[in-house]
Amino acid sequence: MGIAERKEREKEQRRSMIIDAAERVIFANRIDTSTMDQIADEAELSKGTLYLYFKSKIDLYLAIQERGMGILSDKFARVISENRKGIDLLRRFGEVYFDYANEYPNYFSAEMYCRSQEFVEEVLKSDQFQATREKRVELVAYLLRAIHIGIQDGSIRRDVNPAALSLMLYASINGMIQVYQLRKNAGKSDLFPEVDVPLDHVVHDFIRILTDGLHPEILTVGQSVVETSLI
Amino acid sequence: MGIAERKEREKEQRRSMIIDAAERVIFANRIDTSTMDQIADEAELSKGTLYLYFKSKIDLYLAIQERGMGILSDKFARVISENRKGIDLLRRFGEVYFDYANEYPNYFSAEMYCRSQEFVEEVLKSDQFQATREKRVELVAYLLRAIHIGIQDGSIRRDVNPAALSLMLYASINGMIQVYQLRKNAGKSDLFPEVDVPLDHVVHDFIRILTDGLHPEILTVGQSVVETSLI
Amino acid sequence: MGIAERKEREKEQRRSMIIDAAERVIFANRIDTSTMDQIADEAELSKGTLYLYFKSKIDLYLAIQERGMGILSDKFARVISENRKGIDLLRRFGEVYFDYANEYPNYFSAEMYCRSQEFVEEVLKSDQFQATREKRVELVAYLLRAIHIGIQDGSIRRDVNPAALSLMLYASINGMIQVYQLRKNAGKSDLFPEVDVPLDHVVHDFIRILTDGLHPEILTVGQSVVETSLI
Amino acid sequence: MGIAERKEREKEQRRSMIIDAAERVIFANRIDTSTMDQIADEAELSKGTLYLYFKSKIDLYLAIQERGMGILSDKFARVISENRKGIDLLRRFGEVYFDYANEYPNYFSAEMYCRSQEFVEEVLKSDQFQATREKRVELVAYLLRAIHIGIQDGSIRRDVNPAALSLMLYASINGMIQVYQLRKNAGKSDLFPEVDVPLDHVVHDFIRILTDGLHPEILTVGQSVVETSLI
DNA sequence: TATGAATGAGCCTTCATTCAT
DNA sequence: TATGAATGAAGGCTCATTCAT
Repeated sequence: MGIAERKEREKEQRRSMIIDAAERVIFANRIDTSTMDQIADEAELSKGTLYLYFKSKIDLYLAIQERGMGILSDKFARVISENRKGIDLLRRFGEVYFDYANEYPNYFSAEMYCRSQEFVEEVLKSDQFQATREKRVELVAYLLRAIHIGIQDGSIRRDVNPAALSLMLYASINGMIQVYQLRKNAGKSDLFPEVDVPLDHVVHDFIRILTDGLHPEILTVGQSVVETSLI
Repeated sequence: MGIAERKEREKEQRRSMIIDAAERVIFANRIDTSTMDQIADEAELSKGTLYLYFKSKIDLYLAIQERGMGILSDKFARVISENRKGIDLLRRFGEVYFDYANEYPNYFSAEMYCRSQEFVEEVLKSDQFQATREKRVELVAYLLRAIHIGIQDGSIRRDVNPAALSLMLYASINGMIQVYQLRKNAGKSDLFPEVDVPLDHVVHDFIRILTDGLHPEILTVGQSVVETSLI
Repeated sequence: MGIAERKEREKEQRRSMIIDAAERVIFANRIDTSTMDQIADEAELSKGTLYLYFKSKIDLYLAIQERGMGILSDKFARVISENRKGIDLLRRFGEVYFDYANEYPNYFSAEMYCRSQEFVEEVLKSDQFQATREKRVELVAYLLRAIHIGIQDGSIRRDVNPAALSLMLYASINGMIQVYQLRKNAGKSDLFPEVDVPLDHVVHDFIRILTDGLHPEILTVGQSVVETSLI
Repeated sequence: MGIAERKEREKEQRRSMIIDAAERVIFANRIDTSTMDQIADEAELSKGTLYLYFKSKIDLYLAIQERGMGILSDKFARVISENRKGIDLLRRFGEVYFDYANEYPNYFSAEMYCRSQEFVEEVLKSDQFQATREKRVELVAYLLRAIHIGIQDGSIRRDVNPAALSLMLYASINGMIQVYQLRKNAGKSDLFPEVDVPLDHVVHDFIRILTDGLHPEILTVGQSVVETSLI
């Protein structure tokens, strides 16, 4: 049994080394132009061996993405332990997510890449993807926890559906980051060429405004708020 | 002279027919799996002819995307003429954008596709893209106009940078729509499996919350708002 | 008839303009990458019109080549009138040919291009090529004349076949020029990297050595010459 | 260890088989009309496999050309061992080169093809080309050796730059062979229709005359030789 | 477990030439 | 005479995946 364990451990190490190599390749180039050949070279393994550890290229990419999620998860864990008001936790999550995308743009890109039309179907079928369900749930759980805290401490409107709200935060900031990265890579020649404010300020302000919209008092202040359909 | 005009018209029609064919192919399959061969077949033209009207595949895709932008632009034009408060105009823009993505998911996808890492570089160099700059500016102009109206009629905080705000609206709703479409195509098996509320409600609520955050009174109500760095 | 003449003249002019345009295109780029589209654009004519004046692309190229031959022919005419010994005339022809290739590398290239395996078959069938037979004969005639002069004035061995000798001169110097141009374009990284002498010196020396070999006295000087099989 | 060697050997064999197939295709048709598809078919391999052994079409062609150079090199080696005077060695090299072009016209054509404007740039960048640098140097070395021998044994003028002379021999005979092959393929309809002497005689005579021009005594015999600028 | 040779379907683009108007 | 839209065949190259060893 000691042998089996050692083998298992070794296998895990080898797997990890492959992911290391894949990251080096992908981060040095671009995810969509990286090939299994390059990765095999970098890992100093044969291409066939890669397929012993990963069923497909997308599986390998998902493993990379998983690492990213792990990093993000750690950051979130630190936030939740900060003992703040719910609304402030949410803000922190937003900012931390943005920081993460800044610090590890390649992990973020990998995430987006796996979610593109081209791959999403295959991704959903992938074992690797199913295996990380737990990690994804964990990330959302942090958000949900903050929302519940906020509702209880009175810093967040009571009329929001927590699950829906967590999705909003994630999806909208995701959208912001995408534009942010597009800009960083492609210059401001794209949309909104008039925006001269540094984009990171804009992202922070966005988070601010969005969370401002979650203020409980807002209900009585703005008339237009009344129709809110959140359940 | 009549001849030149007729020729011009015919050329435009042929161009349009090619885009029609391309749309049929792309919308029936998926944009990333469609080939110039398929489009040529569908258009009942030779592949060479396609290149007579479009310099490259990406140029043809951009022409499709341009159509989408035209549709969206018309929708925006109708909104701006609705004579409402600025904040309500913004809401309407958000909702109309979402409706558009719902009604024409393929146009929305085309937009996203052209903006993916894979193509963005080529896109930016494309003549076709440069030619639509005006249309893109026009779309943003609608948003800016609404924001200015809102600032003047007191329905929107004075401390926002209009350009930055227009970007926020666009980018964040874009993010929402992406998740929305991902869900629609791929089931809820992805992120946020706990969200049971229909996603279109969530999008509407998101727009509501975000615009709530733009309320002028929010400044005096929520203490946490004070630090806002918007200029 | 005046009308017919004018028309004929105009047609010739238009033809000439097309060749002008083709030269501008070819000389600005490279002959093998130039297209009929580019030439039509440059000529401000439609592609179809090009085919009214030239049966094929290769015909157009042959017309360019013909111009080159005309220039060379003029240079040769000037040489033959110089009233020198036959051997010196031959030297001059060699040098003048080299000068020509230097002054008009593009004409030289056009000549080589038309003679490449790819086109030679088509070229031989071409009317245009047949039409220039006279010009080619004329060029050779200059060489032949110089050889005859040389044989008569005693500056050239009697045992040479004049036609064969003219071919030798042409072909061998051609070979020299090709290497010369290859070097000029591609650097000395190719063959003979050790040759540090400027290549134009080498060409001149080659001409010198070759013509030295035509000296009549050589027969008596070098024993090894005896076996010469020239008739 | 034995395994690695066997693998290596097998790989080399497979590579060789591909070159064989490429030769069959190219020699049966024409180098410029042959395609990778045809070669793959002939080799009974997939096109992808071809690219496993050759990075590009031009690389494959260069491998063919290398074979030709190998054959020529062997011929040259035999010549240099013949123990003759330097001048006679040079003659033999010229004749042997011509024989080679006659025996293996396709190798000669391949050489010319790779040196055409179209490809020369790509060729120079090619690894395959760099790899054969040694072989090319070797060929030239034979010529240089003969020249040095000739200078020492007094059969060749002392005033020649050996490197320059080797280039002359190569380039000029090359030019002769080109015309020779053009004639053989395309009939005498081209240049010099008056030359009735068999062209192979002409080539031999050319070699004779050229080498006669290298005779040491020529300096004192012909006055016109004095100005020679060879260093 | 590890190899790496082989696959093969796929894809965009070019361009000389034709022909109806 | 002039146009220019349409053709269509051709061609080099990529790369994730498989499988015999």
